Amino acid sequence: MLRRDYPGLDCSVAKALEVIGERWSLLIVRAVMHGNRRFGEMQESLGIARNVLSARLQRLVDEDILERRAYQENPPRYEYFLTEKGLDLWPALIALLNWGDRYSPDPDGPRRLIVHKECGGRVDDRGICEACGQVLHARDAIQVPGPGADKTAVVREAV
Amino acid sequence: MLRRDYPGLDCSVAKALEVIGERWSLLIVRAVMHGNRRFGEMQESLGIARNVLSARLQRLVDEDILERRAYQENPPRYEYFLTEKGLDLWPALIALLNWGDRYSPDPDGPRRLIVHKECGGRVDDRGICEACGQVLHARDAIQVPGPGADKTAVVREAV
DNA sequence: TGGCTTGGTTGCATCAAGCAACTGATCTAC
DNA sequence: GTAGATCAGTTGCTTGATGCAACCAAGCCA
Repeated sequence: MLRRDYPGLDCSVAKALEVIGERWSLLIVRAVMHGNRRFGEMQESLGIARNVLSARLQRLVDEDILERRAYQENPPRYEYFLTEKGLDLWPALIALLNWGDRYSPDPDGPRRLIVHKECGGRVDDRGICEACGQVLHARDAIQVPGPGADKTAVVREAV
Repeated sequence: MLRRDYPGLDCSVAKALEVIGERWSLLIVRAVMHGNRRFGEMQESLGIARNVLSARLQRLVDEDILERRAYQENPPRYEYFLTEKGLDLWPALIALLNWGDRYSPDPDGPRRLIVHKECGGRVDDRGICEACGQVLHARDAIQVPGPGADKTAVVREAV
């Protein structure tokens, strides 16, 4: 992305995209939701260039979407956590995830399913549990291996 | 964006972003939902470079998100319409729009509101009508001027 | 005849992304 | 105690997508 802003557009979608519309940004948020909190974990799981990951993390912290916490000193090492603002991106991620699943399906079915933590029901594109009808939030859902998963799949937080 | 794909990521969010994650793509979808169907309308309303708009429109047509229909011959002139696949991006756009509104609010309140066409209730970040509770789709909602609107605002389709 | 409208395409300059190598600190193995 | 590994970046270089402006083509308008 040459510029990250959309000058002259007084539109809330454009405002959102100025913050999380850059290449990799939303995937980093998803990776953190998924439990990847450290630089190396994210770099490996995403295959992103290290300088770009560094720049994106800084920006996401500046925008109060991620929070950086030291887990050791000497040498200083940090983990990244989602703020409330970051967690509130969950509906958008779920909508995109379901859209991707619907229109670019895996041959054997989805590799991962997002399910309601309490009742195990599948989560639809609105973040609503198809079993119990509850409107869910980021912390109400987990990711489990789907029909198309390989054996290495592991149960994780949602998204 | 240097490359538009995310090689090695078997993730539905990444698959979605490979299609609509490029700069401008989602804003073009929004512009078409908004009623901007012609090249010039989109170019002016978005302020996007013409070559980039041309490339994005072609890609969105190739991906079956937009459909190009001739509205005259000699010289051939086209309008762009959303397919079902394109309309199904509405929940993602609504989620982003509400997130943008919540965390980068306009000083006088939102300039535009998305409301349920039938009952006039506001649409929340899940695309659910706050008044009647109905789960809405793209064609169930319209956009109306909000408290922060200037006088030139016009009632349009949603998003 | 010349200008206007519409929907692009082409050429060029700039800046972001990808890659690989390097840094700097600490921990571990031998 | 020296070499190597780990972790979290930073730096330098190359490539290529983006923004901008100019141009093109075909009809219409007066």
